[in-house]
Amino acid sequence: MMSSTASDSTLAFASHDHSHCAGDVLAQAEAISLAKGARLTPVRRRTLELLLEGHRAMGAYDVLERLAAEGYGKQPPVAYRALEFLVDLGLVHRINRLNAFAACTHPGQTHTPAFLICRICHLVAETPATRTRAALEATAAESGFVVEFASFEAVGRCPGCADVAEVDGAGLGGVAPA
Amino acid sequence: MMSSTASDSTLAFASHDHSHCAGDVLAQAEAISLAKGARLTPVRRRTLELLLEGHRAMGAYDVLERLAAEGYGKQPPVAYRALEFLVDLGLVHRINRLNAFAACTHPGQTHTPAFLICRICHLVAETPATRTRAALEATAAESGFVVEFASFEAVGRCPGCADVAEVDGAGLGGVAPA
DNA sequence: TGCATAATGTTATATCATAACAAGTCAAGG
DNA sequence: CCTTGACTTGTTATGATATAACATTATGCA
Repeated sequence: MMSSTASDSTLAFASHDHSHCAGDVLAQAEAISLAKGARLTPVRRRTLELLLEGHRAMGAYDVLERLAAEGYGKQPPVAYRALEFLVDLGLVHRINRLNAFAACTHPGQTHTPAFLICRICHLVAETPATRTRAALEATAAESGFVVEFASFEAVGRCPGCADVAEVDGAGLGGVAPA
Repeated sequence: MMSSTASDSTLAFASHDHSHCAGDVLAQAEAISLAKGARLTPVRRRTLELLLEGHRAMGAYDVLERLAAEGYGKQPPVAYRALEFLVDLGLVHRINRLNAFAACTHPGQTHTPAFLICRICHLVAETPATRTRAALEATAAESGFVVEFASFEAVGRCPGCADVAEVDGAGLGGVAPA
């Protein structure tokens, strides 16, 4: 193989051996499911695979469409349930800003992720937000607030799209046009 | 008057002279609108007032219901348009996690806000996230990502609900029961 | 085998959001 | 004064996202 991952922090943007990347996660997913006594059934596994395909966030209905085309159920709960299962196991994250879901790129590790969403190419990278969370907790503590869950979502330009200078900025609400 | 604001950071949780707090913001809203050549019309102003009522996030349809009861239009665009106007002017923030909106508690100041959402009483406080954003930008920069917009949303317990120990945790998806 | 649990699939409906158009308001210039 | 153009408000209709409730099938274990 060649380049595996850019660094152990953020990887989605750098060119990398994606089959390896996805394979790793799937193997870990199996292990995590087993450990928690949960079953990574075909729909669930396939849903995770779909999300791993391109480091992009997918809406539940996009996932559903793919699943339906492959012979699984055709109704929303099919997708929502598989996604909920994966989110509960920490294998998938929900990106509120996009009403969409993205596969966790380093499951198992206890982490507080931040999401970097490229508004040009719609790639979504997950990066550790340990310091970010610490900063937020410190600020929150000043007013006596105890943080139990935090979400960090940034929209901007990824390395590959950095020079694209001024593109509309529309489509921010969307998920993935191509 | 007596206690105005707890500190200039996070205030919503501390008991404070709310009429003063809301009045201040409304006055600033007028000024900001004027400065930008925008018109703070009755619906828009009323929408802002509604959001200022209780340091809580309101869904668009909650706002709509109130507006409709007061003689304004009864259809969704009425609320969504007023909210969009206020968001564009920086007078209101959208809380993605809740699909809801909250009045900005310190408009005019250039700020990167973080939202502290109490899962018990549903109070929402806005606090400066300068350090949090700096931390996120630093992490993002490591992978060459340029942050253009960032959102920080934390769910947890506010000072008043800190001891409520273990309450369901459900209702996180909801907005404001009372 | 038979039972209990969990997973899958369905129908129906709730919730959140916007497109497209019609009618009213308002200020600036003729 | 009164026209005109931009803006605001209101409507109808529809799109997009998400879940409740229930029937059926699969799975694992006594």
